[in-house]
Amino acid sequence: MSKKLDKRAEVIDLLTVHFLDTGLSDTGLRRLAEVAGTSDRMLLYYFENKDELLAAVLTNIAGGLSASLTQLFGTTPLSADTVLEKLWVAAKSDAFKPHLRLWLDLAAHANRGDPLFLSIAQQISTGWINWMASLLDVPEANKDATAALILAAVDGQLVLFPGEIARGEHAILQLIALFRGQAKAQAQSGAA
Amino acid sequence: MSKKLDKRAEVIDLLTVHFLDTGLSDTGLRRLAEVAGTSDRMLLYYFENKDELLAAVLTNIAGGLSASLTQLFGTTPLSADTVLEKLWVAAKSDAFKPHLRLWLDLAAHANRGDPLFLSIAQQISTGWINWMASLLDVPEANKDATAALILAAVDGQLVLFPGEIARGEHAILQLIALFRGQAKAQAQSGAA
DNA sequence: GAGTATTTGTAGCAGTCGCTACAGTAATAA
DNA sequence: TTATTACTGTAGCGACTGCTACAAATACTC
Repeated sequence: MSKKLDKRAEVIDLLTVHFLDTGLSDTGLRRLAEVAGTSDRMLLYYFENKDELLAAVLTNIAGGLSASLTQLFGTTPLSADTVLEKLWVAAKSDAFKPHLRLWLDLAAHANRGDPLFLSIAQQISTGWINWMASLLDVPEANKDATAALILAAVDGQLVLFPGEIARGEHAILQLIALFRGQAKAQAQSGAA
Repeated sequence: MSKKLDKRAEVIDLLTVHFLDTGLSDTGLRRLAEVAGTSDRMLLYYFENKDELLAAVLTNIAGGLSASLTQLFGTTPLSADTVLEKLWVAAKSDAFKPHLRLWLDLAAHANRGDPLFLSIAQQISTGWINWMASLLDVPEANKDATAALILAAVDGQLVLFPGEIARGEHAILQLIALFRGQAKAQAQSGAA
């Protein structure tokens, strides 16, 4: 029984890489088997069916995400404009682009009504939002909204400028400026 | 020859509705034929191949979009916060949700590298941005960036909250507040 | 009405899909 | 050693994919 589970875990890891590389297309069992160095027959031995396989791999990705985010951003609270600035740099990097692309893929499938992808997409979304909300140095009442705004602004660039997210630079800079303007105004009113 | 073209146009219209309803899944030729009240054989008579069919329908959707947008928003310039407010109401409405969903579908396919969807997605994106930029009552230098920010914020909610875009309300309200704060600050500095 | 061009149905190809029946080998327990 | 269990290869099913060969029907021109 243990060899089965070991192999299963190994397959999940191999496919995690593959999914981040290629998204949710290219998910035929025979192709996945090739990537994982096994046969379609064996994939269906390790997993109940294809849905369970997808769920396992995507959940693994979702789980690994917060770790790498925390590593990148640390845990000290940051202002909204700083968080957005750092996130934008990350979004443009080769390391994080795959995650964003996959998230977009998931969201598209979820919006289409697929229940499997819907629950996983929601899980990943709340993961991002909670992580960012906890990182933000803004009033408690605004944390979730600010986190959602920042994340939406960044993903939105991926939707607006497919394949060339960097073209969203102007829009992001504008939002950063808006955050700074707000912070300044609040500092003044606080001083008054 | 004319009957062929007439039928072709009719098919495009029927499939336009279908694509807005169901997105880019459910695009098998036999299924599309059923929806269009014909046969797969005939679809490939009206169109060169499936790609040309998809391109024709999606282009038709892209073309119809600006018309309905102009109808909804008029042509008098509006402030950024007003545009966002109106767009958000529209985004939550049943009439526009299909367009957003389809756009998300397209963007996901485009980000995956599919050249057909990439060019169409870019066409639709620039359509949205240009239309909104021309509508915005903001300094020329900021128009595109503001338009992209507004659009990204709205689509982003679709990505963040699949199937329940309304949950992005807080984030949108926050951005509206940021726009208003900026306008106020500029009015003050202008008066000084 | 003959002859040509346009339009349409039938049938099927070669490929993919998720999945399974069956048989065989390898490891483990008695 | 025997019996049970875990593992894995082969082969294929039935349903689907985009697409096409072929032939028949229909419409149009002369």
